[in-house]
Amino acid sequence: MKLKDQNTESTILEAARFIFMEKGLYGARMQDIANKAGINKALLHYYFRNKERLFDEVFGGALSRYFKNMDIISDESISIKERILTYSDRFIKFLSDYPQMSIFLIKEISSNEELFHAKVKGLKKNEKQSILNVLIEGIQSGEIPDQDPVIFLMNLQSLCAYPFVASPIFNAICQNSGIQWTDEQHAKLLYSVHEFIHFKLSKSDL
Amino acid sequence: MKLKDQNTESTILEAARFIFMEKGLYGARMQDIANKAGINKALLHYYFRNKERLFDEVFGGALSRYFKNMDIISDESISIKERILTYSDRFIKFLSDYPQMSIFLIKEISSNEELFHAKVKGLKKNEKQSILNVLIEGIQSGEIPDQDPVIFLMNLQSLCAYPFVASPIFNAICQNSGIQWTDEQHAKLLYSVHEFIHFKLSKSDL
DNA sequence: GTCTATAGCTGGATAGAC
DNA sequence: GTCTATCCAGCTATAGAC
Repeated sequence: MKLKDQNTESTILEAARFIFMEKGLYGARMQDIANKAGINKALLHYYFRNKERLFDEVFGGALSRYFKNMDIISDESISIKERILTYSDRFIKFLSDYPQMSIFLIKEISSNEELFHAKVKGLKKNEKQSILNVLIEGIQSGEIPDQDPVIFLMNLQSLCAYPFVASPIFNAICQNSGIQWTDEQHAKLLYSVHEFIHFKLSKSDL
Repeated sequence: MKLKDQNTESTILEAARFIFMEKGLYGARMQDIANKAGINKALLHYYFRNKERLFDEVFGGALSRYFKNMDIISDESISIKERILTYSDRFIKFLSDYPQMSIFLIKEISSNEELFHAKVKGLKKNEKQSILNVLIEGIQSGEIPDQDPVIFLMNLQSLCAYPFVASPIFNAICQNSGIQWTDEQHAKLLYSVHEFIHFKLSKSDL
């Protein structure tokens, strides 16, 4: 069986990723994707039978990138606090590379929860990859202070992801107050997340 | 000039709010809204010339509710820390009443930034209503500790809003780990936000 | 593999009866 | 004010030439 042209296929995928990220499944037009890829609509259907399948490729790719960031969590040779610090770095790095990813995932997850659950099941290698389980163990063993692990995880992900999700809002706020959003601010965001982790995970308050 | 039937109009608006919140401007179908309202499509066009106008009514209403929460910020008889605490309470209360609002606003803002800027300009009464300006003044006067006000505001809004925005993700996480999301958890979220405010706005660390 | 042309459907909008 | 019927644009998807 002859392989389909790898280059056209990946060009389409890249274009689709761009358009789907921007407009979501329903907002995106096959014509937009074809234009972006520099081909015609018919070819899209040749490579990916229909819009939904093309979307699934993009969505699956996004999810698997998302979960690759969690590897560090299961590395038991490192302290839990260090693992969480590294995770937050990677998470923010990931989001600054793909700033639309978070909002894209949320949009699509909420419009099709079953699909999401199925995909996640397939991508997670084991229970060790769950931050929540690591936190629970850490609290039980006394490595980190006693607290509600769900709330901590929620707070942590909020601090990392929301600035990207809500960037239009923050841009508006900054603009309104004549403040520029720079790379320096970005570094400060990272710093504030670390500060929070130290605040919540250190045994002796500093 | 005879008034249009108030009841049908508000029924439509309520249905439209529900559907638009769930699916956004492009995802929503006029047929869905008509069904939800228990009338037919033609009536939608009778009351609100077209889809865009109907959407604008809903969107404007959402924004004005959002900004009503900010009144407290300009009340100079209360300490800044108290104002921020109250603001976060109201913000979370607002979001638990309208859990879709935040994601709805973000979606629509990012798909039409100009419209958003125009609307905000109209709703904000004065510069005093800007949290950012209050923070800046507080830092200058020494009432709150020296820090980057934009980062603080971003952190604060992240902690409050992201749990609602990303509720599908958190539901999935909890489900995966066999944890139930209850009202008790909800109260804990509020507590963790207060803890953060105390951590960042108290002069003497406690 | 890639293209043009077009079939077929969906959904917003309108005409016109009541 | 409210309805049914219908028009028409825009979009996905496919047929078929090259």
